[in-house]
Amino acid sequence: TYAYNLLITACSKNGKYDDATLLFQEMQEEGLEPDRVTYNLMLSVYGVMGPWHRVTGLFDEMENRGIRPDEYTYDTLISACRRDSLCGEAIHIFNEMKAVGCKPDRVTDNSLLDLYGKSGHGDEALNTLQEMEKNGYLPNTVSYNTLISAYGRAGLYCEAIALKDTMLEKGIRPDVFTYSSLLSGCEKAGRPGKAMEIFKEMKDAGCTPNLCTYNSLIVMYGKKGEFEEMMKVFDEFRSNGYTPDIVTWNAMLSVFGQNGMHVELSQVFKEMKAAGFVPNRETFTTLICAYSRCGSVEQAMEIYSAMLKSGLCPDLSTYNAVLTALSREGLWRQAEKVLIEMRGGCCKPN
RNA sequence: UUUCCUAUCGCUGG
Repeated sequence: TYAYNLLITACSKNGKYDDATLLFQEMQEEGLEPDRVTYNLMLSVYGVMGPWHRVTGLFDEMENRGIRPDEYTYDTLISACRRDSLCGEAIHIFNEMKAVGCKPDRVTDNSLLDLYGKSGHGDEALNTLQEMEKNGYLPNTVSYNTLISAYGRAGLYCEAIALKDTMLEKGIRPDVFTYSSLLSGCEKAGRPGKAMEIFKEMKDAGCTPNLCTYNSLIVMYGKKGEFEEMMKVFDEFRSNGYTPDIVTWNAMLSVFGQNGMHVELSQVFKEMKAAGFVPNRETFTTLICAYSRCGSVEQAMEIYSAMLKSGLCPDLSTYNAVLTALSREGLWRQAEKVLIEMRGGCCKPN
């Protein structure tokens, strides 16, 4: 069991969730009993894979086997609520946690903080922060970064920067998460100049940029239409020993789509595949939208077919991208068919 | 420290 737990941990850390699930089955076929750690691991895996009922199903199974949940279990469950913004569920779990004698700690609070931030409940997030201070759990780097991310998402980049300054005042060192989050926040708010200031501050503070940081910069330059600068970033991080990841590729596809650069778009997609990357759901959605913006519904729909053939399930964004692509060309009848398809699937049109 | 929390990519208007 210990060995399997190690293997499942490795798969989970590398995003190989299907492999983790297979290992979980395999160990039981071999007659090994999953323990609390195994269940905690798998709850986390199901949490990112969804759907939610799979998570609760596993939790029930765990209790039926007489394995008592611990703090890790509850923290994992609360964290899993983020996927579908299940704030009510999270509160419920939080209460159960206390009722069975597990003590919520700073990780629990940070998980709640993130859930509220990501689901647009800024007021609740601030309440949680105050609760933390009242309960003697001082906010740490993760707490601040979580809030900075929430502000950035809400377009409140000034507040985000102010919070970073608060960190400095309190002697909490901003890290690469802090700066990357701020970069993206400024970019989303349409303040690339501010973003560059942050990037400079980051380097002056001796904080080393990583792939996430570079990906943010690529998006920023791409949206500004500064492709030479964008490619410079691309080359720079490669020479620093980083390899583009799927986010980098998706970002470049998105940028060329937004600028209607059909040739470059196809070229980058080719390079991405040549580099051995398998398109994920976001890649497909990006491509559908990108080809449509380049004026090629045909290619957009080919991509959609390829996605279905690959076994990936379209989500709301995918369907909306397809609907947009068809509508741009006035293909109403096809669009209506997709809308029906959507209702038949797991997606409610918004 | 075999398990929990934070950053980077996708859909809509003009």
